Amino acid sequence: MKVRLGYVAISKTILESYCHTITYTQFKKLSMKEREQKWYKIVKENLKNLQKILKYNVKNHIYFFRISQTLIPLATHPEMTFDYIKPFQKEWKKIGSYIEKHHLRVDFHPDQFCLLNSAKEDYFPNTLRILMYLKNISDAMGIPCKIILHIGSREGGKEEALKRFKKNFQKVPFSIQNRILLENDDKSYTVEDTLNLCNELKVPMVLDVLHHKCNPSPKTLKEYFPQILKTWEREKIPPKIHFSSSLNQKHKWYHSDYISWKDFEKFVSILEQAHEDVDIMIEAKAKDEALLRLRRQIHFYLTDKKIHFE
DNA sequence: GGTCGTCAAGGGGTG
DNA sequence: CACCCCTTGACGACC
Repeated sequence: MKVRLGYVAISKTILESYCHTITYTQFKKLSMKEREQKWYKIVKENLKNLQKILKYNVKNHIYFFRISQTLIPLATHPEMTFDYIKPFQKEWKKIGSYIEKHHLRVDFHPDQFCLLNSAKEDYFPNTLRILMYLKNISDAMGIPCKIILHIGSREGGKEEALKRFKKNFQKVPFSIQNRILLENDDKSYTVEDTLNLCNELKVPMVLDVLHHKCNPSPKTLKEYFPQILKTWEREKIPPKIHFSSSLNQKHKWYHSDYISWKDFEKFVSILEQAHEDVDIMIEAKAKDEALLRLRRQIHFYLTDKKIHFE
């Protein structure tokens, strides 16, 4: 059994800053000519940085990565008219073929505004716009990237909110539906809630280990784990897990800079139940540095090598 | 060169 | 209903 480790959005080692961006308020202050110049410059820069990061990842044997949603600034703003695909066709293709050549797994995890079950009915088009954006850039790269979502709101009670989710999920085009993965969250929907919905909708479930700790289910993780893996049986890619450590007792849900070895060691005993490969996304503020440190600890402490970590 | 308020958007909790 | 917090990092205005 093989486990690939991945990280989120930015390499701290090779880049100082995150995806460059601009807010709509600032954008609007510019003349048409300036808007175009500024926006194109940012997009070019971000795409160049993405290529840099992917290269760095391959060099360091990291084959799993989450692309930041802010890769293309303002792409999902309703007033935005600039085309983010055609003028950058060459870059998209280049990135896509690099991902393919090195068998990288990349995915997306949009922020809280990508919400399928809002009680505000007119909010749905906004969510759809975000999903379309992610699909468009996946298509431009030629890579079937998955999109990780939370179930979302529980306004009107969980039962009502789940109904809204199912109703709106059916309204999402099939070409996007089949990219969606659902993750348990730290406040509302537990592992059990998410697992039930995933089984009903035949959607693979992403287990977030820290969220389960903050927002526990009636049974233990060990008991749910085989069922979670089972939601992936129709997929060609390995199940995905999110792993992080809490900053402190008071802010349990808040990510710390690095992964606590104790936390990870505990999870390895659960992981050993799996008979198939698994990909684990390390969510830590120190990003790739946290991944590399964890990997060193794995090689140092885990001597019986039942699992091959990459 | 450093600091601090701002950012398109929703949800949830409080009083 | 009003208000604040959640959480994120970059940007830009200001000193």
